[in-house]
Amino acid sequence: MHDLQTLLEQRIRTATAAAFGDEHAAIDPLIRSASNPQHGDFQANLAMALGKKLGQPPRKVAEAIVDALDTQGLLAGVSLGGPGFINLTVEPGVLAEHAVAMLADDGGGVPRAGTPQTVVVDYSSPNVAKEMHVGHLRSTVIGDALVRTLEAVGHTVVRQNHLGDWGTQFGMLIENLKDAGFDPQAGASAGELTALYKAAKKRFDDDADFNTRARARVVKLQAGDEETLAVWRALVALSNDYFETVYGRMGVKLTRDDVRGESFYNDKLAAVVGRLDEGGHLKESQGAKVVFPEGFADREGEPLPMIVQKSDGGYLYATTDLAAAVYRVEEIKAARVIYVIGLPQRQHFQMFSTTLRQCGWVDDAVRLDYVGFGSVLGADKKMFKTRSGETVRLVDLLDEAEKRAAAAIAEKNPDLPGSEAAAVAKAVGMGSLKYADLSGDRVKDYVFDWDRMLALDGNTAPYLLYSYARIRSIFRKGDIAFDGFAGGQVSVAASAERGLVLQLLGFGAMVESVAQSLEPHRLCNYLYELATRYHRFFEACPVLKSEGELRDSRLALCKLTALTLERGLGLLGIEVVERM
RNA sequence: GCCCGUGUAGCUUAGCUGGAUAGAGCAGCGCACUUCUAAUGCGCAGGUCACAGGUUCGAAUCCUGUCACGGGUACCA
Repeated sequence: MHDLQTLLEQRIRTATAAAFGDEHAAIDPLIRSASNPQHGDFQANLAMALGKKLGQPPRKVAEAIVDALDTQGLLAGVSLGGPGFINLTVEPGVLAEHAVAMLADDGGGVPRAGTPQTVVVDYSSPNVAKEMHVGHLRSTVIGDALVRTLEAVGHTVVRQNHLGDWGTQFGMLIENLKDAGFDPQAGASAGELTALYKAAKKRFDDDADFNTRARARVVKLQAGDEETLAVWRALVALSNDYFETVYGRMGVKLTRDDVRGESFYNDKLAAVVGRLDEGGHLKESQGAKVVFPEGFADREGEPLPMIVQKSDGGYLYATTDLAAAVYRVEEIKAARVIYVIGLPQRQHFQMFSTTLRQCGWVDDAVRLDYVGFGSVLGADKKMFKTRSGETVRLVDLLDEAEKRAAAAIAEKNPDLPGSEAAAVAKAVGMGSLKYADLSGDRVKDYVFDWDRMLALDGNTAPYLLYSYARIRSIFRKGDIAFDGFAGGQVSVAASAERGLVLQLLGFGAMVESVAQSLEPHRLCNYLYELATRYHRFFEACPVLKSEGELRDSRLALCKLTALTLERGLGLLGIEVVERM
C-alpha cells in the first residue's frame, strides 16, 4: 500500500494534467498537513504557483483542479480556501486501512529507498591516549542517529571512526611513557593515559632535553622503529578498549572494526601528493606543497592554499582527509560520504571537498555531505567547562545523567523494584542526554542544562519515554499481551483519533526526510507531536473502558503509537522502557 | 578586511525550503483527578520574527544593506 501523501499527490497530479494538459503531469502538488484542522487533513498549495505560470487567477486554477479531481475511495471532502488552497479531507475508512497496514508492517511504515546506496558516515573521532570529553558528544550522538536512520531506509552504512591515532604528539607521549617505565603489556586506565598525556605535554613545553628526544621519537615512529611501534600499538589498543566501553554504555554502534584512524592512511599520503602532482594540481608555495581550491581567499585576498605537505616534508590533516575520501570513494565505493564534524571545520571541509571535485577524484554522482553542529555551552554561554575550568569528561556526563535520572525516578515512582529502577535510570539518563543534543537544529549552539533535558514536560526524552510507558501500562492493566496483540479493524471517528492517526501515518515520510536532510531534530519534533496527540487521544478516548470493536480499535492505535515511538526513538539511539 | 553561521514571547525553542490567524514547552493566571501511573489535558495572557529597504497576489523564510554575537582566514586538528 502506498503512503497516503503519495496517493494524494498522484490524484492531484492526474487532475492537474486533465485540467491543464499533460505537460503538468509531473508537477509537485505541494501537499502539506492542513495548517488548521478545520480546513481538513491536508492541503495542496500548487494552484497559486500554477496560476502565475498560466496567467490565470489561482482560485480559478484551483477550481479546475478540484472539478477534475477523482475523490473515489480516498477523499470525503474537498474545498477551496484563501487565494487557492485546496483542502482535502480523507475518508475515515482510508485512514483506518492505512493504520492497520502500518501496524502489520515490520518496517513500521518506513519505505525502503528506491536505490539503496553505500553510505559512509564519519563520526565521533576521539583521540588515542586521551579521554573522550564533551567535545565528542555531539558528533557521536548525531552520527549514530544518522547511521540508524540511513540503515532504516535501506542503505548500506559503513561507519568510520577517524581516530586521532597518529601525529607529532605521539613522540612526546611515547618518550614519556618509556621514561616512566611503561610496560606495553600491562595496560593503563583511560584516566592514567590522560594524566600521562598532560605530563608529557608539560615536559615537552618546559624541558628542552625532553623536547629534543620527543622529536627524535616522532622520527623513529614514522620510520617504523619496532620498539617505538610496540608502545604506540599498546596505546591504541588500550584506547580502543576504553572507547568501546564508552560506546557500549552510550549504546552507540561503533566498535574497533569501524576504526580507520589517521594512521590507516599513513602509507597513502605520498601517493595522494603524487597524484595531485601528476594531475597538475600541485603547486609550491613558500616551501610547502599546496593546492589552491577555487573560491577561497586569505586575509590579503590572495588565493588561499590548502597545504598537503609541509616545507619539512611532513603531511597534514588535509592530506589525510584527501586520502580518506579517496579510500571511501574508490575502495569502499561509497555513493555518499557524510562528515559529522563541528562547525569550526566547515571551511576545511569545503576546501578539501572542492579539491576532490576539482581534481576529478570524486565525481558529481557521489555526494559529500557536511553535517556541522554548534557548540555545547555552559550556563554562562561560553564553552561548557567544569567549575575549575577543566574540560568535561564524557563519562562524567554519563554518570551524572544516570544519577539525576535515578533521583527523579525514585521520587516519582518509588514502587519500582531496585534492579528495574537502575535499568530505567540508565535508559532515561542516556536518552535525555542524547535527546537534548538531537532535538534542536544542529547548527545552533545549545546551553547544557540538566533540569531542562530531564524535564517531564515539553520536548524531552522523559516526556516521550513516559508516553510509551503509559501505553504499556494500559496493556498491563487490561492483562493484554502487548507483543501478542495483533489488532483487527480500526475505526477513526473521534477527532482525537483522527489527529493521532494522521500523525502516525506521517512517520515514514518523516524518516525519509531525515535520511535526506540529515536533521534528526525533525524526527524529534515529529515524535513530540505524536506524543502530544496521543495524550489528547488518551484524555478523550477511554481504551479499556470501551467495549468490543471500539476497544480493539483503540488498543490498536495505542500499540501503533507505542511501536512508532519505539522505532522513532530507536532511530535516535534511545531505548524505551516499559515502566518508569 | 574578507568568508561562513546565528539572531523568533521574560527563558528554551519549532516553523515542513514562499502560503491561510508565526506553533510549542517552561515561568504566570484559571479550570478538570473515587484515574488507563495528573510525570496529564484544556483555557487565558504573552510576538516590531535583530534593524532598514526591496522582490510579489503573499516574506520569519528569497535579495541588498546595517547592527550584535560566534567561528574561520597557509605549514595544529
